[in-house]
Amino acid sequence: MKVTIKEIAIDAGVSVSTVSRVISDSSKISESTKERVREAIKRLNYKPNIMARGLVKKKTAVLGVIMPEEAIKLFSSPFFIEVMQGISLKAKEKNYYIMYDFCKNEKEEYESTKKLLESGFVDGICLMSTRKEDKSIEYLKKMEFPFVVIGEPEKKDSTLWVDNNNSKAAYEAVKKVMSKEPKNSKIAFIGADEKLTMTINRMKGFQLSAKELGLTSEVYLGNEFSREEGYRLAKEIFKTENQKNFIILEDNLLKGFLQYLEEKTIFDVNIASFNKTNLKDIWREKVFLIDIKPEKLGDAAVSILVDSIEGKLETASRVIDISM
Amino acid sequence: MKVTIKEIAIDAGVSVSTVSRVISDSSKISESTKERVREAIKRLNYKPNIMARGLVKKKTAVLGVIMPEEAIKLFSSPFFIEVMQGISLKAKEKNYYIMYDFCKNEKEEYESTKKLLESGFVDGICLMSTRKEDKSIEYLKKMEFPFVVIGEPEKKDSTLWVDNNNSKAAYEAVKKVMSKEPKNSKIAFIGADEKLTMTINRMKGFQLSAKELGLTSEVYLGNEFSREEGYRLAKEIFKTENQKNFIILEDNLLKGFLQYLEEKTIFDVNIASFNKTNLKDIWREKVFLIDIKPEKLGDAAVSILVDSIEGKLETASRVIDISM
DNA sequence: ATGAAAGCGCTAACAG
DNA sequence: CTGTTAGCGCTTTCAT
Repeated sequence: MKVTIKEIAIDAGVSVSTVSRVISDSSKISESTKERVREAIKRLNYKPNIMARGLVKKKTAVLGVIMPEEAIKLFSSPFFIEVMQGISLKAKEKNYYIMYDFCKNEKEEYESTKKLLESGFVDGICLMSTRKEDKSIEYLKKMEFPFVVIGEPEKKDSTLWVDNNNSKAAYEAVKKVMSKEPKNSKIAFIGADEKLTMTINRMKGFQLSAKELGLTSEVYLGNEFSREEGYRLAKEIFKTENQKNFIILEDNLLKGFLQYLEEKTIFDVNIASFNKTNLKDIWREKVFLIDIKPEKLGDAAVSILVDSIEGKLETASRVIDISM
Repeated sequence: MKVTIKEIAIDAGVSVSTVSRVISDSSKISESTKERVREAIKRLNYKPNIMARGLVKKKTAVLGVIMPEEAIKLFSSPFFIEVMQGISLKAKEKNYYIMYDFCKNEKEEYESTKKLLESGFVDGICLMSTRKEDKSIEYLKKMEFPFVVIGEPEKKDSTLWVDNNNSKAAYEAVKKVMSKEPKNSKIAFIGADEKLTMTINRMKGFQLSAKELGLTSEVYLGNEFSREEGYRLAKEIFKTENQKNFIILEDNLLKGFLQYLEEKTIFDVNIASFNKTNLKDIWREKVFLIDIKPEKLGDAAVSILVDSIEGKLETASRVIDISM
């Protein structure tokens, strides 16, 4: 049988309320009894029962994480694993537990969110992605339940969110690419999914920067973030154009793109691409990789969420600077 | 304020215990009152408080999952995401919640396991990987706490585990490779990390099969599961040998291996490789991919664990058949 | 500075 | 079939 607060009380010769106070390190307990109680706790290896505590405090120290399967397909899964690592690590630091739930579609997401909230199991919820007219967000708002979303949401009013500063990163990526012996004054943006906020924001930064530098810019958008699309786009571009400078939105596109270049032995290019990934030696010099630091997103999300739960929210939503 | 069982009782004009019985669908409640109570539950949108229930039943309907960071690096992360999806899905089906915890090293794993168990938060624990002299396993055994481990453990006594039938899969992979117009009677195994049970088992199956077919077999083991090692091994092999038939342990090794072959335009090979991955068109014919179905591992792990928790364990440990 | 007692929301005997 | 009662293990007034 597990040891309870009562047994600690008996062992230390005090009341249960005293033990409880020692646990929360109340200032109105003498050091001597604190000492005694702590010793008993240690010796008997007492761990408070979280369920019991949760019941009375109406706090569980648990965060719920909603994972949309589609998003996992869309982004690369290393991205999500790293976000999750960030979440897990920060939660541990803040003494919170994490519950997660994979959802197959928007409906399931909404239901999981509701269920998690209504069961009283979690103190706050983190949505791993956001969509247009997100029902889960609307629900959480309506219930005034603490939540945070990863990725810039459609409506930003009273919604906590974290994201990379995609626009700035793309802006600087252009400068970076053009700073190293520019081959010519043309630059192209290789991406996919123009509905995605990430795509839109990176495109914005790209265009602004290109304009400032007086470059001729072009945008090529594929249908999805896949190697195949990267390959196809490269093929399309090099059929007619003579591009040299590229911003590539994501690593799958990049890989397909490079594959084409290799096959055609086109090495006279400058590329900046998002997400860290393994490059062959021949590309190390030509491709500048921008690490978007997924684990920082997870870290920041938990920070904000916990602050929100504990009512000490000076932090507004946070934009993670992608350092170069 | 959240609606409680008491309010349902009042609304339906019955006692709280009756409501409780209706919730658990007790056979000793008349259909008429069941009807009435269910109506009230629905109308007032009542959801049982899991904490309260957990406190009295000493069951939480929560499973803990320990994720070792090292393992994530070792295996490819899509593997883990898919295992997690399998876990999540099955847990949902069985009405369990999932808590997870990333651990940086063995010590942290052990501590997380202990903490999870002692806090009374979880009914069972799933270890996402196993090591030699695993302290967490020893602890869980000692505490007689329900747990399951993914991957074949060192000591199998009284330990529930799930794994692929790696040996059989490799056995059949060899037959498969040699069945399609074998180029010659030599076959090589490309792997890494001979300490890993997975490597050992696949190697066993490989060698048995090669022996049965009277093939000359060779084993090449790299230092890690990386593209670079795959490339290096290919280089090493084709410097001196004239191999045609290969079993490759994992997709990173495969990718590096193929890259070398492409560069040297060596296409006269037959390969079977583990894990599904995207292949270029040129390889579709030559490389046979064996899907190890990670989500099935997660699924089976939860099934076994829940059975074990609920005392209805006819299931022993389970080996997932890798279909070809 | 400490203890007694009430109660969080629920389930499970025990009674009838 | 249904109600009454006694906790589960903890925190938190309210006394002292």
